[in-house]
Amino acid sequence: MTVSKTAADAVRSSRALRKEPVDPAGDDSMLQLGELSGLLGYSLKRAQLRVFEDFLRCVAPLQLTPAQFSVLLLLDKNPGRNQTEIANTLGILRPNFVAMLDALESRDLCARMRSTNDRRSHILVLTDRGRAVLARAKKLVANKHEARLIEVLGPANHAALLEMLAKLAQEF
Amino acid sequence: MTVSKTAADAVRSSRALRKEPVDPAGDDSMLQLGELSGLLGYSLKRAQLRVFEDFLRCVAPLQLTPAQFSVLLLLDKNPGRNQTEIANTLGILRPNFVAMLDALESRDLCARMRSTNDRRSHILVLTDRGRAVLARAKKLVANKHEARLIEVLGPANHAALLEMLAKLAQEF
DNA sequence: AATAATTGTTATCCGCTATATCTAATATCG
DNA sequence: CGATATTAGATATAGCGGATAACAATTATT
Repeated sequence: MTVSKTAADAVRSSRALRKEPVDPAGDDSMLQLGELSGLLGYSLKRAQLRVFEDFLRCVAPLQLTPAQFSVLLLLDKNPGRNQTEIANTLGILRPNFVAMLDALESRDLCARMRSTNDRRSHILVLTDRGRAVLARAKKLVANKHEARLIEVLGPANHAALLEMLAKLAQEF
Repeated sequence: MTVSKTAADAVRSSRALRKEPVDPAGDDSMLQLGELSGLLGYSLKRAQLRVFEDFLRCVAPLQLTPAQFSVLLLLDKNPGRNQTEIANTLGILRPNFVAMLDALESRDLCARMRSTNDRRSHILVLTDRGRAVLARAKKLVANKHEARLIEVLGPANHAALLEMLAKLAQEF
């Protein structure tokens, strides 16, 4: 159950899906997607898989998944919070957040500290190593991952895309 | 292992995630997302979950998941294809496509027919019932699901979003 | 003080994804 | 032609993410 296996496999396994247009002069010509190409959900999922794939590649040296990166980011911006609060804002269910934290804590990226006010809850803190990894991850994400997205889409489109997705994630 | 359970559960379970902004005057105010809101992959995944959720709701009367709908669509637009071809263009691995087809076939929505040319492969065909369900599904998707998306985003934005997502799914 | 609610946790289940392997059937090639 | 390789579908299996129920410890409510 090495931590590295998780992120590394995610990079590797995603390759299987990438040959989807499949048919590099293979079978009998490309199939008709039909109204599938007009289905927003379909393109949304396809794009999301690609983007996550690229994220994993870009941040592979640090062995961080998108979910782990988001946790570190949130811990940094919101010190003094407990597991329930962090998990909730990320849309992670508390039971599933336990193993995630175990993995991060076992790598000495964050730590649980029993709260003095409420001895039920764990205050989550980034370790020094966690802060260092986060800083490196931020640079990789910005300079490799997000930069590539901006390059492909164009800066204006990239911004517009972000805005629309945020609207969908909220007002939908 | 009723088929209905699958799609019905998908609708129900998605509700758990929807209370993510969580904190309707609950704990201690909203947490800071920080650069998370600028991460395209993050918004992409969040939006995708919401859109799939809405898809499931809109098409719930027909008990079709997005993946099942995409299969029916593809079978309709590409008659005479076998399992490998359909699965490949949808990014589904052949082993995993078997159970999917079993479910659709058990509901009499499609059928496998041994090919006469190549007796290894199964030609996939929509049944009459499959065509009828697909027709109803298309209407629900267009008039309820996609219509709501267009309403929220605006027609021009919706089109631009589709275009950008398609570009990401291809050229990325 | 008794009861209810909350936090973290464990166990468990389901669905999607991935790999290896098997068989039947076909293709390739000496 | 016959031996070998390849392909299509299927099975088994493993892993991860997501979901629910239940429990102990603690805190809140009444």
